[in-house]
Amino acid sequence: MPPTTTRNTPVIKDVARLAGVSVPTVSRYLNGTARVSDDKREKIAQAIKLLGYQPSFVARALANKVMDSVTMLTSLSTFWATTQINSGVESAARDKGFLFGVTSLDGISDSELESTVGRVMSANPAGVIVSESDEIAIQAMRLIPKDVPMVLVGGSRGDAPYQVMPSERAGGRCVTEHLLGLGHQNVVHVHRAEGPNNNTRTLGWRDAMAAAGLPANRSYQISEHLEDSRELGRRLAHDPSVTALFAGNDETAIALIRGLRDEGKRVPQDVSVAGYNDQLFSMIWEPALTTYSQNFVELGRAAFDMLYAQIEAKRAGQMAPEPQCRIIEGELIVRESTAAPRD
Amino acid sequence: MPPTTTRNTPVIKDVARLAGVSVPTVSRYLNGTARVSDDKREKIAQAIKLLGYQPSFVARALANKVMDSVTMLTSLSTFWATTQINSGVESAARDKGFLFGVTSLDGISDSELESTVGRVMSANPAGVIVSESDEIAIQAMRLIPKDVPMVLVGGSRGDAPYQVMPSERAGGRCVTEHLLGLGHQNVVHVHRAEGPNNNTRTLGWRDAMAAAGLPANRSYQISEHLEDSRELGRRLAHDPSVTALFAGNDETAIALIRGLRDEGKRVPQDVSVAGYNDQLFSMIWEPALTTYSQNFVELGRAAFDMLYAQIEAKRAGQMAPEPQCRIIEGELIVRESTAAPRD
DNA sequence: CTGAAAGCGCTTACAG
DNA sequence: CTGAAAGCGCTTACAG
Repeated sequence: MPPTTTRNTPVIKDVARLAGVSVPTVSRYLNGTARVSDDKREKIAQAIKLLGYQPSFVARALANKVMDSVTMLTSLSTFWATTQINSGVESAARDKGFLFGVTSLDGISDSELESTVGRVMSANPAGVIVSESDEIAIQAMRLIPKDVPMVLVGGSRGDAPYQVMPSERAGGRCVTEHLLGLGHQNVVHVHRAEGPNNNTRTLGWRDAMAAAGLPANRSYQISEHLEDSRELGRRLAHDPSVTALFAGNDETAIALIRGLRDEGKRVPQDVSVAGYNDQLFSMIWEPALTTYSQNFVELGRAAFDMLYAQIEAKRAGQMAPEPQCRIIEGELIVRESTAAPRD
Repeated sequence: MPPTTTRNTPVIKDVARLAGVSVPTVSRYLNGTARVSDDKREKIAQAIKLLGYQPSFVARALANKVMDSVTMLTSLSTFWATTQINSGVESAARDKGFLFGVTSLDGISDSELESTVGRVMSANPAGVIVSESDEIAIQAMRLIPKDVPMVLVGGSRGDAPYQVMPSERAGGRCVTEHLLGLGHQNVVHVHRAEGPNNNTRTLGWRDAMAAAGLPANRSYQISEHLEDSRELGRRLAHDPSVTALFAGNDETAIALIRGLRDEGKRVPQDVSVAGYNDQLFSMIWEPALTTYSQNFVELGRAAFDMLYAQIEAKRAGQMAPEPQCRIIEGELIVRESTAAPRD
């Protein structure tokens, strides 16, 4: 007969034995699922401490059909905003004792999408947060069973019952109005691909132009390769009607500035350039970048909070919270890269 | 009697029934754990497809004592390098069908560390990758049971049996030697806090100085707040002996440049400044930044690969792979921010 | 090659 | 308030 091998990690049975109670009683103690007499509580508490017991996530997940975890479905996973959002979700999840997972949708083909989402779901996450940055995220969202708590980050208002959105459109409008308010007769917009939703920075630009009675007829979509933006900046430098540029993000903004300067233009004297995101380097750039600051970490935390409310309600057997769409406001940061037109 | 409620997600029993075989047979088919006759294979395959069956991660994890997942233990979770590494690990993990989790150590006190790591372990990850950027990561590593596959990213050579390291020290030396090779008599080093290891950029700077017979006596540690670096740049501007600066990262580099210029210095004519990391904006900065490029995404992938080898060996009941330390090389990118001194 | 049985570590009715 | 029993969805010896 094999010697009883020393089990390294204690399990619930060990604490039950040590405390002199049954396993279900320990479980009840742990989950507050029923009253446990004070003396047993005491013993159990001691046993747990003594053993350094921690309940198994996976055994719980199997019994409960749900794991104490959130998983983030995302694309554009190396982009700045994405990483900040993830970080916010992770820290909020950790605070609640939830595990945090992420599976990115980058480079996934349509045919792989279903099995990818299926795999995520087969780990029984208590909830999932999908971060919308392109069409595939929206498709992924549709594959999530209706009964699992979910919140959508981004998207169009109404794309999902629970949403937290950055104020992209309002922000885009705000930046554009700042430029217009400075006296510019037109604002050219340069942006990377945007999500398929009605809350984009680009739409905000259109809003502002429309409100000013101006045609929103000059926008350029560029790639994420900064050289492309720089090249575009060079071209725009030769168009005297271009006096104000609103770039969809700070990186694009600085590349445009560089291109403008390659051709002898000065910023902001000859042309004003505003960015978006307020990345770390933006305040250091020369000239310091006028931009729109979004706290994406906070946005991630808000998304988790909204998810957690659903999870709790579901566990308590209560009705799901009211559908809601929370907007996280950002703020315009006016620095040196924008100014009134010269003449 | 309750009507048989329609089960939404199929389980292995459903597959077995539909295929007309026993549950263990399906399991063997799935895991290749034993021969299964061709006709049954066929039937099982069909049943799986028909049902859209995916094995439960958690049930497997409970039975196997191990989940098909990796979790990343990290600090400085919003820093650029960290996010890139995570992204690399995630994509490699996904390719192998592994779930990816991250729990950050930011803001965790020493007393919370044990329970935090304990919680991670109680989800039975197949392996964990710890990314060393400060002392707490090293402590966390020590709390991981010896029998769970682990790889350390960073650290000193020898800190763990399995390591993948960026060539930080060699890189730091390389950058410094570039500056020295240009003819500078001294290279001042400015860096943020670095991990407690012998592979830092700062040590590389010392190496180069020593090799050149120069005292490595001018270095400054600054915070992550770029204003601090800018302020330092202003101060250094007034010291004529400062002709070359090696900043520990690109963000610090551009802030230093900004500060230098605030006081009328030109880069690189008056002082050369090199950075480290080759972030997106570095090639766009004016002057384009000389820097050292590390592919952190690739480094993350390499870390997962090394982990996966351990996991596979363990599952196959084989001996663990030889301890190893893989260095991921980076490369010096010479651009415009460095030049020969004027004298 | 293949089933019946037992077990992974929990939780939840079911009876006291 | 508290045990004994059954079950969550798998896997792994154990016998054929």
